[in-house]
Amino acid sequence: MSDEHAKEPLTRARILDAAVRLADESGMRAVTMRAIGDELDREAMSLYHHVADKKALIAGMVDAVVAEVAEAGTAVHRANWRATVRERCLEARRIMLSHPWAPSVIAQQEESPASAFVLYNELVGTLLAAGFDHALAHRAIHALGSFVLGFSNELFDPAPGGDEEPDEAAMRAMAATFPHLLEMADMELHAAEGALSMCDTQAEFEFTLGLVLDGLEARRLELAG
Amino acid sequence: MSDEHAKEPLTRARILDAAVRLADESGMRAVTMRAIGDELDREAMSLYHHVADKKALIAGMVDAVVAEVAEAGTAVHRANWRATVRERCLEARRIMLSHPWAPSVIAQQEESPASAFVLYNELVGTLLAAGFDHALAHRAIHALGSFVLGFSNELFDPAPGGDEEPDEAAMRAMAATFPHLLEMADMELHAAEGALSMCDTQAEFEFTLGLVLDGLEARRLELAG
DNA sequence: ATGGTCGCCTTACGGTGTAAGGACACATCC
DNA sequence: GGATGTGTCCTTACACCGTAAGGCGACCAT
Repeated sequence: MSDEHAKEPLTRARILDAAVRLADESGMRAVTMRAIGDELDREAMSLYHHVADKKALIAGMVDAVVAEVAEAGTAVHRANWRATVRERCLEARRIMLSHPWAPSVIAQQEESPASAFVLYNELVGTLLAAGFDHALAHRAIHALGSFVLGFSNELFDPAPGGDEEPDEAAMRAMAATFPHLLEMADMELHAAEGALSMCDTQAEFEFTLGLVLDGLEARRLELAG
Repeated sequence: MSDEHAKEPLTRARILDAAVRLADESGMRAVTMRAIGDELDREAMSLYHHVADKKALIAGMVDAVVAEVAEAGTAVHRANWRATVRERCLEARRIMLSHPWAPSVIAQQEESPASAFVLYNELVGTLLAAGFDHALAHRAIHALGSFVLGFSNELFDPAPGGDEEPDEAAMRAMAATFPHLLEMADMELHAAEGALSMCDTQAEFEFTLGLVLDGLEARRLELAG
């Protein structure tokens, strides 16, 4: 019995990993000290030797996700700044979607995660190399960052549950109160036969991304004169 | 003693109001059933007669904020769609800033708050009247919405605490690791004598807003041919 | 009077973060 | 060897959280 290989020792990294996995699978509500302990076959209190408290643990989870975004992009070098940045934003979004809990948790952080510096440093480098000046690069990362974060948070996705018999009466009431919205829903549903929902969010994301990139390119050209 | 005017009766509206005030003043962590009860001079359990549970309460808080945004804009009618929409976005941002807890809580909602329909219906109306088609209007509200929400969540605001002696050694290390970032910080700090911080977020917000509006205008003109 | 409904309260339970301190293995020095 | 840390993990305990279950008085209709 004493010979059974000793349990792998606890580590900050292993703890954060377990926490992220828990959050991915069961949502942030499932991320409790005791649950993480169970996951690693330890008691909850043992975690406190590697993590200051739950706030620090969550900050660590955030940093892990941002680091993922940063690392995923180190190899991306496209023909021009636009393609490079576009690729990195799409990558960032993919990662955010694989950690659905992340955007709202990131929004609650009061300090920038350290990995954000890595990420933004690279991004600014790309932009400067393409002829952006510092002010424009600064604005670009704000625009892109806020938008990548904001887009996971859709405020408007009617009936995300699915198509449960629209309920004729309620529908008519809605049509009276929100005529433009219903019109739009009609049009879009008709147009998008193949899409998953009226809001095919990936398409929406890429549209807005294009919007922002176009705008930045125009400002860059103004600089170039 | 029996004559003391009876306590004002509890109401869903009064409860939501107290909850929002608590969140504004002390953050979302302070919003507990018992704290809301105290605020209204009742016991925690009394709230459950007007609110299903805490999830519903939070949904109510979100709806209240979105309704605030919707109502704040009903009177806005500027010369053109661009000015109108711009005004409404700025208003929305002002309101988000006055409820700092809101964006991250909104991001956690799984159902659209009812007031979002009111808000978006109006917005779509404005856009359609200006010559947008339904598809473009749809994309516009996604772009604007996600961006207004995302922008309150800044991932990148170095040293939000303030200017505590940058610490020469740490600074030098940073400069080695994040050269572009430090360069940028230098430039921006120098340029922005009057601003509150390197990231004068209001300016950043308006810049990005302009970017998005420009992009939408260009697409609209393509439609008009 | 009687029974019902409404608004509020009391009590109680399981789950949460974490403070305080104990148990035990191992390294280091005498 | 023994003594003495030192670092890792566990036990116990507590205050606070959301909320299930049920009680109690005020009102209102019959």
